[in-house]
Amino acid sequence: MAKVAHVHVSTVSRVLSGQAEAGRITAETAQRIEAVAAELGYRRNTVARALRTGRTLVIGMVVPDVANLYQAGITRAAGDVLARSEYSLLLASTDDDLEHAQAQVVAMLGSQAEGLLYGVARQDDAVLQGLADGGTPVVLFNRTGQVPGVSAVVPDDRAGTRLAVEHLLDLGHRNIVHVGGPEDVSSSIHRLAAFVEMMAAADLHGECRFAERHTEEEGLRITRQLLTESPETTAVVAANDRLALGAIDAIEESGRVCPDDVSVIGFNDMPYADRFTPPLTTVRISQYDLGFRAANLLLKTIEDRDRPVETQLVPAELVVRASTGPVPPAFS
Amino acid sequence: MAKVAHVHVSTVSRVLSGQAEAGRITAETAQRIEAVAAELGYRRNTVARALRTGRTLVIGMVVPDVANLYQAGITRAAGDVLARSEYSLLLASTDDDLEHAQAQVVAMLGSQAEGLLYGVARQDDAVLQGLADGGTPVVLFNRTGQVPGVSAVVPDDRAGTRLAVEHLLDLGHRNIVHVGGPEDVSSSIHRLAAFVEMMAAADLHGECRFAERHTEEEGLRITRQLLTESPETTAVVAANDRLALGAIDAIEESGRVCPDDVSVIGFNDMPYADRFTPPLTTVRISQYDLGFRAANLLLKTIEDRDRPVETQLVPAELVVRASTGPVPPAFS
DNA sequence: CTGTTAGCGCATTCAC
DNA sequence: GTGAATGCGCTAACAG
Repeated sequence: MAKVAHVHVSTVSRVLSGQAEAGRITAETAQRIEAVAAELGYRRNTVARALRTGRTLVIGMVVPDVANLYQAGITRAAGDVLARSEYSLLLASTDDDLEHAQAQVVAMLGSQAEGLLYGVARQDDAVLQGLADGGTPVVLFNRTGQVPGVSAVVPDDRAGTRLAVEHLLDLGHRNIVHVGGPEDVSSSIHRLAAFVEMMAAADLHGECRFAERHTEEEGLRITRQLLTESPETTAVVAANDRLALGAIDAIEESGRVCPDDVSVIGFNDMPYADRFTPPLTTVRISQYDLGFRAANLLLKTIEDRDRPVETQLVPAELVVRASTGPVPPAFS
Repeated sequence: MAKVAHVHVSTVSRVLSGQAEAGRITAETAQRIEAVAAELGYRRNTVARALRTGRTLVIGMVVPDVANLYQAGITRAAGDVLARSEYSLLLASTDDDLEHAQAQVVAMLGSQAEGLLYGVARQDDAVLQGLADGGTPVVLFNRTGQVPGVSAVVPDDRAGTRLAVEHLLDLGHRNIVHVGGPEDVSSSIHRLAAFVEMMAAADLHGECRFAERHTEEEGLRITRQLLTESPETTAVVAANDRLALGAIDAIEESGRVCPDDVSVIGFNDMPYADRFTPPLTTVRISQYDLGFRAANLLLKTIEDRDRPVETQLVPAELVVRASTGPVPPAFS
């Protein structure tokens, strides 16, 4: 490249990195270099540049499952933000498995990612702990960790759950059960706590059961049990939409009808929740907003390492559709 | 690192790259180095290594939209395959926009990605053409391009469409309309062609209309028009599930019922298609299979640059649910 | 068995 | 206004 244009590599470097003005390169020389570069399809080697400058312009993002609808929206938003700032997105799906997460994080750190978006935090997360000690800027999303010094962008789990329980209470329900998510995930914990508080405040006993994963299968399994053991249940507050979908399956399977016999409310408002049978009443969290904020917060943290740690809450909003209805007459 | 362990950097390099045996490093030395590395949390700098070896272990993947359900499954599969081979995934969402795609591809090439998974091919795709000329291994997925010399993994669009039309013919439908996708996307073209052929073979006139994007809104818009201009239509063959969903919306909006008045069949069998109202009859393409094959094919192409170009067809399968039914009596 | 040397492609400091 | 020299952290060829 440099030879073809009859200049030194450093001159090429100056022109191609936009320092033509500052470096006082002749307009003519600059033009020639750019012409040759275009002709040869020459592109600066990002790897070499990164080695030299110490900046890779790469952000790593760790998600439980890219194929998960709700998370895909977050990934999309983060990708948009990063692309606009010339960052590339190194994405890893861990299947919510600690070992995978560890391996992926190590790889990202080895790749000199400038920051990490970490969406698989557990309560006692060794990977996250190691990350926090390592000095690479990290922003958690969806779930917080127990680790101090790390910023996070998470749904307003408590407020959202309060909206859900209030809605059911207003509909006259008294036998309300919570189908919670994995017990070492912050969102499950907060949603559970808010549920328990709300029920206690209403002087009601709020039964709680826990799924090991956020899947329809788990929702089905748990609700099946629930319906057998506590048949007086008239409403289910699920920790997320997928669990809610499984709950609805169990209800129909038992010969009952949702919402006539049992109401179900989800959390997240995943895409197409309005098209399910029945359309799902749920607590809406803007995925785009969440991903957008997380990526922006990370970028700011990279720019200013001394930025104070913060936890942003993405607002929750009740979306009433058809999976919830008035308590059946027999129970009111 | 090297200093702490009192050895030369090259010795560290040998141990950490697993050449301890071949390089005849004393077990003792190797152990000490590994111990020190563990203690210091030392990790080899992938960037420097890539610069030296010319291998980045990075694969770029370009998708129209990560948040799209159907594609997310493909991304997931590809990610799994790559992770198993120690590759990292550089992901870019282009919103199916040529400029974005160009910018992202340039960035990936600059990052010395060893191969590209390209899922946004258009018929006359300048970006792809440039890519093919560039020497970086590329595998197209979902859509083929007009560019020779590039392998691809795509759905069996023709066979799938044939299954769809046959199904409607069997149900007695005669006034069948095709709601096609963008006209410069290979899958749209093949699905259209198969539709036209099947209808001609049945001695029927097959009307065709085209969406500019694969969205529910477009499906709605087009079907709305269709229902006004060709009210005798009793069945719609949509080029994908999202268009089908929009078609169903238009049908309901017009006061008609799907499938009683108008049947709708989609394509892809996107996640949750079985839970929509009504559950969607569609042509199933395994997303995981498609992503899996594409990633594996790329890996093989990277290993053997002279590998003959090939186009793999992922089989299509008819999934009958409740959005299709017998032709209404008035038309039979 | 391990140290020495060289160089990947770039950006930067200094020289002229 | 541009060239020359240096080094980012690593691996590979060679030396001993």
